[in-house]
Amino acid sequence: MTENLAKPDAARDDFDLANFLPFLLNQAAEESSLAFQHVYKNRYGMLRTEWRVLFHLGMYGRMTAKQIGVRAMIHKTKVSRAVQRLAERRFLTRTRDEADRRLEHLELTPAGEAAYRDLRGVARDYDARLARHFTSGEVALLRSMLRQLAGIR
Amino acid sequence: MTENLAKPDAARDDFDLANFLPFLLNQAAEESSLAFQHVYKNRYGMLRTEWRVLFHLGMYGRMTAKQIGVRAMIHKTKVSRAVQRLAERRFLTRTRDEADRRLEHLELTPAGEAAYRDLRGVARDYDARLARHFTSGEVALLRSMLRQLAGIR
DNA sequence: TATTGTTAGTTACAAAAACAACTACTACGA
DNA sequence: TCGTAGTAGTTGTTTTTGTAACTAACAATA
Repeated sequence: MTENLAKPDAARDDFDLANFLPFLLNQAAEESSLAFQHVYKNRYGMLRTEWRVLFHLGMYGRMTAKQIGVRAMIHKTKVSRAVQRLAERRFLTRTRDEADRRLEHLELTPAGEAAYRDLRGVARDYDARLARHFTSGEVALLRSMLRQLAGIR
Repeated sequence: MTENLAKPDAARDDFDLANFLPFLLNQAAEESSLAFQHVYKNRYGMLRTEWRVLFHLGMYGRMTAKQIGVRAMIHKTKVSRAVQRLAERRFLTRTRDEADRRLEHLELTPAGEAAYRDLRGVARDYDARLARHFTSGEVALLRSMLRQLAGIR
Protein backbone atom coordinates (compact mmCIF):
# COMPACT_ATOMS: atom_id res chain seq x y z
CA MET A 1 0.00 0.00 0.00
CA THR A 2 1.42 3.34 -0.96
CA GLU A 3 2.17 5.83 1.73
CA ASN A 4 0.60 8.89 0.24
CA LEU A 5 -2.84 7.51 0.94
CA ALA A 6 -4.79 9.24 3.67
CA LYS A 7 -4.54 7.76 7.11
CA PRO A 8 -8.22 7.70 7.93
CA ASP A 9 -7.54 7.03 11.60
CA ALA A 10 -6.37 10.50 12.39
CA ALA A 11 -8.37 13.58 11.58
CA ARG A 12 -6.40 16.22 9.75
CA ASP A 13 -7.68 18.96 12.00
CA ASP A 14 -9.23 19.41 15.40
CA PHE A 15 -12.84 19.43 14.27
CA ASP A 16 -14.69 16.28 15.24
CA LEU A 17 -17.90 15.60 13.41
CA ALA A 18 -18.73 12.88 15.93
CA ASN A 19 -19.01 15.54 18.63
CA PHE A 20 -21.05 18.03 16.64
CA LEU A 21 -24.36 18.25 18.46
CA PRO A 22 -26.75 18.34 15.47
CA PHE A 23 -24.95 15.34 14.01
CA LEU A 24 -24.93 13.45 17.30
CA LEU A 25 -28.59 14.23 17.89
CA ASN A 26 -29.52 12.97 14.45
CA GLN A 27 -27.55 9.77 14.86
CA ALA A 28 -28.98 9.12 18.30
CA ALA A 29 -32.51 9.89 17.11
CA GLU A 30 -32.24 7.61 14.10
CA GLU A 31 -30.63 4.70 15.88
CA SER A 32 -32.80 4.85 18.96
CA SER A 33 -35.99 5.02 16.88
CA LEU A 34 -35.27 2.09 14.61
CA ALA A 35 -36.83 -0.70 16.64
CA PHE A 36 -39.87 1.33 17.60
CA GLN A 37 -40.35 2.36 14.00
CA HIS A 38 -40.21 -1.28 13.11
CA VAL A 39 -43.17 -2.02 15.39
CA TYR A 40 -45.61 0.62 14.17
CA LYS A 41 -44.58 -0.01 10.60
CA ASN A 42 -44.88 -3.77 10.57
CA ARG A 43 -47.67 -4.20 13.07
CA TYR A 44 -49.96 -1.44 11.79
CA GLY A 45 -48.50 -0.30 8.48
CA MET A 46 -48.06 3.20 9.88
CA LEU A 47 -45.69 5.96 8.89
CA ARG A 48 -43.91 8.30 11.28
CA THR A 49 -46.49 11.06 11.04
CA GLU A 50 -49.30 8.56 11.38
CA TRP A 51 -48.31 7.17 14.75
CA ARG A 52 -47.71 10.70 15.97
CA VAL A 53 -51.23 11.72 14.97
CA LEU A 54 -52.60 8.54 16.51
CA PHE A 55 -50.77 9.28 19.76
CA HIS A 56 -52.06 12.82 19.93
CA LEU A 57 -55.63 11.66 19.50
CA GLY A 58 -55.05 8.83 21.94
CA MET A 59 -53.55 11.08 24.57
CA TYR A 60 -55.80 14.09 24.28
CA GLY A 61 -58.96 12.80 22.63
CA ARG A 62 -60.99 14.35 19.86
CA MET A 63 -59.49 17.37 18.14
CA THR A 64 -59.05 18.91 14.70
CA ALA A 65 -56.20 18.39 12.25
CA LYS A 66 -55.12 21.96 12.82
CA GLN A 67 -54.83 21.42 16.55
CA ILE A 68 -52.74 18.31 16.03
CA GLY A 69 -50.47 20.18 13.65
CA VAL A 70 -49.86 23.04 16.04
CA ARG A 71 -49.30 20.84 19.09
CA ALA A 72 -47.06 18.35 17.35
CA MET A 73 -45.34 20.89 15.11
CA ILE A 74 -46.29 18.94 11.99
CA HIS A 75 -47.08 20.70 8.73
CA LYS A 76 -50.76 20.66 7.78
CA THR A 77 -50.02 18.81 4.55
CA LYS A 78 -48.46 15.96 6.45
CA VAL A 79 -51.27 15.90 8.98
CA SER A 80 -53.84 15.86 6.19
CA ARG A 81 -52.28 12.88 4.45
CA ALA A 82 -51.71 11.01 7.71
CA VAL A 83 -55.36 11.55 8.66
CA GLN A 84 -56.49 10.29 5.25
CA ARG A 85 -54.53 7.09 5.63
CA LEU A 86 -55.61 6.55 9.22
CA ALA A 87 -59.23 7.09 8.17
CA GLU A 88 -58.94 4.62 5.28
CA ARG A 89 -57.68 2.02 7.70
CA ARG A 90 -60.54 2.81 10.08
CA PHE A 91 -58.33 4.02 12.91
CA LEU A 92 -60.22 7.30 13.18
CA THR A 93 -63.43 9.03 12.15
CA ARG A 94 -63.83 12.53 10.76
CA THR A 95 -66.84 14.64 11.68
CA ARG A 96 -67.60 17.94 10.02
CA ASP A 97 -68.30 20.75 12.49
CA GLU A 98 -71.76 22.12 11.57
CA ALA A 99 -71.13 25.46 13.25
CA ASP A 100 -67.89 26.04 11.37
CA ARG A 101 -67.89 23.83 8.34
CA ARG A 102 -64.17 24.30 7.72
CA LEU A 103 -63.39 22.23 10.79
CA GLU A 104 -63.26 18.48 10.95
CA HIS A 105 -63.20 16.74 14.31
CA LEU A 106 -61.05 13.67 14.45
CA GLU A 107 -61.60 10.85 16.90
CA LEU A 108 -60.14 7.39 17.29
CA THR A 109 -62.33 4.41 16.52
CA PRO A 110 -62.21 1.39 18.86
CA ALA A 111 -59.61 -0.08 16.49
CA GLY A 112 -57.66 3.16 16.72
CA GLU A 113 -57.86 3.13 20.50
CA ALA A 114 -56.66 -0.46 20.57
CA ALA A 115 -53.70 0.36 18.33
CA TYR A 116 -52.91 3.37 20.47
CA ARG A 117 -52.96 1.39 23.71
CA ASP A 118 -50.81 -1.31 22.18
CA LEU A 119 -48.23 1.12 20.82
CA ARG A 120 -48.31 3.15 24.02
CA GLY A 121 -47.27 0.01 25.88
CA VAL A 122 -44.52 -0.65 23.40
CA ALA A 123 -43.35 2.94 23.75
CA ARG A 124 -43.30 2.71 27.55
CA ASP A 125 -41.19 -0.44 27.48
CA TYR A 126 -38.99 0.98 24.80
CA ASP A 127 -38.35 4.16 26.72
CA ALA A 128 -37.59 2.21 29.87
CA ARG A 129 -35.16 0.03 27.99
CA LEU A 130 -33.27 3.05 26.67
CA ALA A 131 -33.28 4.72 30.08
CA ARG A 132 -31.88 1.64 31.76
CA HIS A 133 -28.42 2.43 30.42
CA PHE A 134 -28.21 5.51 32.62
CA THR A 135 -29.00 6.69 36.11
CA SER A 136 -32.41 8.24 36.64
CA GLY A 137 -30.77 11.58 37.28
CA GLU A 138 -28.91 11.39 34.00
CA VAL A 139 -32.09 10.52 32.12
CA ALA A 140 -33.98 13.36 33.74
CA LEU A 141 -31.25 15.78 32.74
CA LEU A 142 -31.18 14.33 29.22
CA ARG A 143 -34.93 14.81 28.79
CA SER A 144 -34.75 18.33 30.08
CA MET A 145 -31.87 19.25 27.80
CA LEU A 146 -33.56 17.68 24.80
CA ARG A 147 -36.75 19.57 25.55
CA GLN A 148 -34.78 22.76 25.67
CA LEU A 149 -32.96 21.96 22.44
CA ALA A 150 -36.25 21.13 20.78
CA GLY A 151 -37.77 24.34 21.98
CA ILE A 152 -40.62 22.41 23.53
CA ARG A 153 -39.94 23.76 27.01
CA MET B 1 -67.08 27.97 21.34
CA THR B 2 -68.90 24.80 22.33
CA GLU B 3 -67.93 22.99 25.49
CA ASN B 4 -67.97 19.44 24.25
CA LEU B 5 -64.73 20.00 22.42
CA ALA B 6 -61.71 18.17 23.73
CA LYS B 7 -59.68 19.99 26.33
CA PRO B 8 -56.30 19.50 24.78
CA ASP B 9 -54.50 20.76 27.87
CA ALA B 10 -54.90 17.60 29.90
CA ALA B 11 -53.81 14.20 28.69
CA ARG B 12 -56.36 11.47 29.19
CA ASP B 13 -53.79 9.06 30.55
CA ASP B 14 -50.37 9.12 32.12
CA PHE B 15 -48.39 8.55 28.95
CA ASP B 16 -46.58 11.64 27.82
CA LEU B 17 -45.37 11.67 24.26
CA ALA B 18 -43.31 14.76 25.01
CA ASN B 19 -41.16 12.64 27.34
CA PHE B 20 -40.76 9.67 25.03
CA LEU B 21 -37.05 9.53 24.24
CA PRO B 22 -37.23 8.64 20.53
CA PHE B 23 -39.76 11.44 20.02
CA LEU B 24 -37.75 13.93 22.06
CA LEU B 25 -34.56 13.00 20.27
CA ASN B 26 -36.19 13.49 16.91
CA GLN B 27 -37.63 16.86 17.85
CA ALA B 28 -34.36 18.05 19.31
CA ALA B 29 -32.43 16.80 16.30
CA GLU B 30 -34.77 18.46 13.83
CA GLU B 31 -35.01 21.78 15.61
CA SER B 32 -31.36 22.05 16.48
CA SER B 33 -30.33 21.24 12.91
CA LEU B 34 -32.59 23.71 11.15
CA ALA B 35 -30.33 26.74 11.09
CA PHE B 36 -27.23 24.74 10.17
CA GLN B 37 -29.17 22.94 7.45
CA HIS B 38 -30.15 26.34 6.15
CA VAL B 39 -26.51 27.32 5.73
CA TYR B 40 -25.25 24.32 3.78
CA LYS B 41 -28.42 24.27 1.72
CA ASN B 42 -28.57 27.91 0.76
CA ARG B 43 -24.87 28.67 0.67
CA TYR B 44 -23.76 25.55 -1.23
CA GLY B 45 -26.95 23.84 -2.41
CA MET B 46 -26.02 20.75 -0.43
CA LEU B 47 -28.20 17.99 0.97
CA ARG B 48 -27.77 16.30 4.33
CA THR B 49 -25.71 13.41 2.99
CA GLU B 50 -23.62 15.74 0.89
CA TRP B 51 -22.28 17.87 3.71
CA ARG B 52 -21.59 14.72 5.68
CA VAL B 53 -19.53 13.29 2.82
CA LEU B 54 -17.79 16.64 2.42
CA PHE B 55 -16.95 16.69 6.13
CA HIS B 56 -15.55 13.19 6.08
CA LEU B 57 -13.28 14.03 3.19
CA GLY B 58 -12.39 17.32 4.80
CA MET B 59 -11.58 15.73 8.13
CA TYR B 60 -9.78 12.61 7.00
CA GLY B 61 -8.64 13.37 3.48
CA ARG B 62 -8.79 11.17 0.41
CA MET B 63 -10.72 7.94 0.72
CA THR B 64 -13.18 5.76 -1.17
CA ALA B 65 -16.96 5.91 -1.16
CA LYS B 66 -17.06 2.62 0.66
CA GLN B 67 -14.87 3.94 3.46
CA ILE B 68 -17.07 7.00 3.86
CA GLY B 69 -20.15 4.82 4.03
CA VAL B 70 -18.74 2.58 6.71
CA ARG B 71 -17.36 5.38 8.84
CA ALA B 72 -20.42 7.58 8.58
CA MET B 73 -22.94 4.75 8.61
CA ILE B 74 -24.46 5.93 5.34
CA HIS B 75 -25.84 3.47 2.81
CA LYS B 76 -23.74 3.07 -0.31
CA THR B 77 -26.60 4.26 -2.51
CA LYS B 78 -26.78 7.54 -0.66
CA VAL B 79 -23.02 7.96 -0.72
CA SER B 80 -22.96 7.25 -4.45
CA ARG B 81 -25.56 9.90 -5.19
CA ALA B 82 -24.00 12.44 -2.87
CA VAL B 83 -20.61 11.89 -4.51
CA GLN B 84 -22.14 12.33 -7.96
CA ARG B 85 -23.65 15.66 -7.03
CA LEU B 86 -20.52 16.88 -5.26
CA ALA B 87 -18.47 15.92 -8.31
CA GLU B 88 -20.82 17.74 -10.66
CA ARG B 89 -20.41 20.86 -8.59
CA ARG B 90 -16.62 20.41 -8.62
CA PHE B 91 -16.30 19.95 -4.86
CA LEU B 92 -14.42 16.70 -5.27
CA THR B 93 -12.51 14.62 -7.82
CA ARG B 94 -12.81 10.90 -8.42
CA THR B 95 -9.73 8.87 -9.34
CA ARG B 96 -9.92 5.26 -10.40
CA ASP B 97 -7.51 2.99 -8.56
CA GLU B 98 -5.39 1.31 -11.23
CA ALA B 99 -4.43 -1.60 -8.97
CA ASP B 100 -8.03 -2.38 -8.09
CA ARG B 101 -10.23 -0.84 -10.71
CA ARG B 102 -13.38 -1.22 -8.61
CA LEU B 103 -12.16 1.47 -6.26
CA GLU B 104 -12.52 5.16 -6.76
CA HIS B 105 -10.53 7.55 -4.60
CA LEU B 106 -12.34 10.70 -3.68
CA GLU B 107 -10.60 13.91 -2.81
CA LEU B 108 -11.76 17.47 -2.23
CA THR B 109 -10.90 20.10 -4.81
CA PRO B 110 -9.73 23.51 -3.60
CA ALA B 111 -13.38 24.61 -3.88
CA GLY B 112 -14.39 21.60 -1.79
CA GLU B 113 -11.73 22.39 0.80
CA ALA B 114 -12.93 25.98 0.95
CA ALA B 115 -16.52 24.91 1.43
CA TYR B 116 -15.44 22.46 4.11
CA ARG B 117 -13.45 25.05 6.02
CA ASP B 118 -16.29 27.51 5.80
CA LEU B 119 -18.90 25.03 6.99
CA ARG B 120 -16.59 23.69 9.67
CA GLY B 121 -16.41 27.20 11.08
CA VAL B 122 -20.16 27.52 10.95
CA ALA B 123 -20.49 24.16 12.68
CA ARG B 124 -18.08 25.15 15.44
CA ASP B 125 -19.96 28.37 16.16
CA TYR B 126 -23.25 26.58 15.92
CA ASP B 127 -22.21 23.91 18.36
CA ALA B 128 -20.87 26.50 20.78
CA ARG B 129 -24.11 28.43 20.57
CA LEU B 130 -26.15 25.33 21.42
CA ALA B 131 -23.77 24.38 24.23
CA ARG B 132 -23.97 27.83 25.77
CA HIS B 133 -27.40 27.03 27.20
CA PHE B 134 -25.88 24.48 29.56
CA THR B 135 -22.90 23.97 31.82
CA SER B 136 -19.87 22.31 30.30
CA GLY B 137 -20.45 19.27 32.50
CA GLU B 138 -24.01 18.97 31.26
CA VAL B 139 -22.89 19.22 27.64
CA ALA B 140 -20.20 16.61 28.16
CA LEU B 141 -22.75 14.27 29.68
CA LEU B 142 -25.19 14.98 26.86
CA ARG B 143 -22.61 14.15 24.20
CA SER B 144 -21.63 10.98 25.96
CA MET B 145 -25.24 9.84 26.36
CA LEU B 146 -26.02 10.65 22.74
CA ARG B 147 -22.99 8.72 21.58
CA GLN B 148 -24.16 5.77 23.61
CA LEU B 149 -27.70 6.05 22.27
CA ALA B 150 -26.38 6.25 18.75
CA GLY B 151 -24.18 3.26 19.28
CA ILE B 152 -21.18 5.28 18.16
CA ARG B 153 -19.19 4.71 21.33
C1' DT C 1 -9.00 -21.15 -17.27
C1' DA C 2 -14.13 -21.81 -16.24
C1' DT C 3 -16.97 -21.33 -12.07
C1' DT C 4 -18.51 -19.48 -8.21
C1' DG C 5 -18.53 -16.03 -4.73
C1' DT C 6 -17.58 -11.39 -3.19
C1' DT C 7 -16.92 -6.40 -3.39
C1' DA C 8 -17.43 -1.37 -5.16
C1' DG C 9 -20.32 1.32 -7.11
C1' DT C 10 -24.49 2.60 -10.17
C1' DT C 11 -29.11 2.66 -11.80
C1' DA C 12 -34.18 1.92 -11.98
C1' DC C 13 -38.38 2.07 -9.81
C1' DA C 14 -41.49 2.73 -6.01
C1' DA C 15 -42.44 5.20 -1.62
C1' DA C 16 -42.37 9.34 0.87
C1' DA C 17 -41.41 14.24 1.85
C1' DA C 18 -41.38 19.17 0.59
C1' DC C 19 -43.40 23.02 -1.46
C1' DA C 20 -46.79 25.56 -3.53
C1' DA C 21 -51.20 26.29 -5.45
C1' DC C 22 -55.83 25.41 -4.76
C1' DT C 23 -61.00 24.96 -2.77
C1' DA C 24 -64.32 25.87 0.60
C1' DC C 25 -65.62 28.37 4.18
C1' DT C 26 -65.77 32.27 7.77
C1' DA C 27 -64.96 37.04 9.41
C1' DC C 28 -64.96 41.71 8.94
C1' DG C 29 -65.23 46.31 7.26
C1' DA C 30 -67.05 49.77 3.96
C1' DT D 1 -74.10 42.75 0.76
C1' DC D 2 -70.01 43.18 -1.57
C1' DG D 3 -65.12 42.86 -1.43
C1' DT D 4 -61.11 41.58 0.95
C1' DA D 5 -58.56 38.94 3.99
C1' DG D 6 -57.83 35.01 6.65
C1' DT D 7 -58.38 29.99 8.09
C1' DA D 8 -58.92 24.66 7.57
C1' DG D 9 -57.90 21.38 4.84
C1' DT D 10 -56.75 19.13 0.17
C1' DT D 11 -54.44 18.26 -4.11
C1' DG D 12 -50.73 18.40 -7.63
C1' DT D 13 -45.97 18.58 -8.75
C1' DT D 14 -41.30 18.18 -7.89
C1' DT D 15 -37.41 16.40 -4.88
C1' DT D 16 -35.49 12.99 -2.04
C1' DT D 17 -35.35 8.68 -0.14
C1' DG D 18 -35.50 3.52 0.15
C1' DT D 19 -35.13 -0.96 -1.88
C1' DA D 20 -33.57 -3.96 -4.92
C1' DA D 21 -31.60 -5.30 -8.99
C1' DC D 22 -27.79 -4.54 -11.76
C1' DT D 23 -22.68 -4.03 -13.88
C1' DA D 24 -17.88 -4.39 -13.52
C1' DA D 25 -14.01 -5.99 -11.31
C1' DC D 26 -11.44 -9.02 -8.30
C1' DA D 27 -10.47 -13.51 -5.66
C1' DA D 28 -10.38 -18.24 -4.80
C1' DT D 29 -10.55 -22.74 -6.37
C1' DA D 30 -11.23 -26.75 -8.92
